[in-house]
Amino acid sequence: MLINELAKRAGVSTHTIRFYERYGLLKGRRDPSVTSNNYLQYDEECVGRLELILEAKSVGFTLAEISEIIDAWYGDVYTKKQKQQILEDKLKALDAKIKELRDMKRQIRECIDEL
Amino acid sequence: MLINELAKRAGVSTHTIRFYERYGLLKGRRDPSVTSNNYLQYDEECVGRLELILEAKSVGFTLAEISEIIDAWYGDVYTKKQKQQILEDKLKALDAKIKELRDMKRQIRECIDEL
DNA sequence: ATCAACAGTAGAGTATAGTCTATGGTTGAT
DNA sequence: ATCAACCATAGACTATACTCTACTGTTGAT
Repeated sequence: MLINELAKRAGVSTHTIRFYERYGLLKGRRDPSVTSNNYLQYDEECVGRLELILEAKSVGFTLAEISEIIDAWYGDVYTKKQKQQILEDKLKALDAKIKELRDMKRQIRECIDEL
Repeated sequence: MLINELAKRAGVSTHTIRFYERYGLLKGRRDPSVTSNNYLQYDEECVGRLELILEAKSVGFTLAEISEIIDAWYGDVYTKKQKQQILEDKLKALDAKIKELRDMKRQIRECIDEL
């Protein structure tokens, strides 16, 4: 699929996709059989990646962190053990965030009770 | 206390405190009996506010949202009912965030299992 | 053939949340 | 008296994550 379709499927702008591509989070590839243009093609893996990026962003990971997660998941620069380690670390980070959220909830609930 | 002490107690820089002050999240006041300088004084409520700001920030609220929370909690522009509503809304937002975090955890756990 | 709608690159602009620098006045210990 | 350590304001600078603009080329329907 082309960038417009990917954008629609993920619910982001083509600008954002190009930004992520420049950042290295996403990679379309050209069809060598097509010579009349230089349009980039995106497959289902790209949709998955993009969804992962958006979900990770929404829980507070930065693009730099997401880049790590993606390398761990899709890349081949890390060994299986390293990949596992990176993902375990992110799980820990998520648990810490959940704890903070709960603390915040407790604090706000106290505020409400005091009103 | 003066800005330096507040900064140390909250673990942020004086720059940050001044930034929050300009933003309207925090407010020191001058002691009218002191005329030789224009140093701002901060009390325990400021410490509490600052801690609330940092906690809210860490769970992903923007300064604009935190501003709302603070107005609801410390301010007098809202009625009790409005204050409660604002805080209830923030609770809902927190629940939504927690849900997203759990989804993300599940996704990462799946990645680990597949490795 | 033409024209809207799409594709590409490059680079400028924006919002958020700080962070730092310049400049100058104040305080307190020696 | 002096000097480091503090205080103030104003404004410039930075990082992150987009978002938009300018410009150009391609596609596909009429």
